[in-house]
Amino acid sequence: MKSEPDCFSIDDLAKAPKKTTCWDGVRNYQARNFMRSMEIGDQIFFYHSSVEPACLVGVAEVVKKAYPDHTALDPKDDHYDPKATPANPIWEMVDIKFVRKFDESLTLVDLRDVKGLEKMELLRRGSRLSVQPVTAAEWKIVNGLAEKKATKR
DNA sequence: GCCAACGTTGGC
DNA sequence: GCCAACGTTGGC
Repeated sequence: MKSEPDCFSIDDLAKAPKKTTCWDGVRNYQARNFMRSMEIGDQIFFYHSSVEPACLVGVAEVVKKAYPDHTALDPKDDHYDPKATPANPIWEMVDIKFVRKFDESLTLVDLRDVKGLEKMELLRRGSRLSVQPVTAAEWKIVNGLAEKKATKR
């Protein structure tokens, strides 16, 4: 899951009440559908976008399954969608909880050219999805890299 | 700040 | 239902 750290960083998540937040504001159907498919206990990588360097910074987990995103119904909210109604909220969100922060963030450069990550959505040219799938194999490789980079420091 | 790559919108 | 125009994302 991507977030601009200026807006909401992994440190914000770690400091949040119960280290938990609702992932509101997603206004892309594909991203929403991925959230709908999430189960409690599913782990996610937390990604900082639009910063130099863009990087994976840690891990969180799903603590609440997809439910309506109320910010879509609020005309005063930045993410207001006039098409959303209480009967058909259209947009949904999940709650995620902080699990850990990597000792060393993994930049896109770190991940590029790693064997087994060739098809990772995050590394795809023009990848803009804010919620995107990670395969079990990719998950394992990335976690391994995070440990390796931390010990190498 | 540039610009490629998207998703969305709306005229037809 | 096509597709051009437009707005946005996000790496660089």
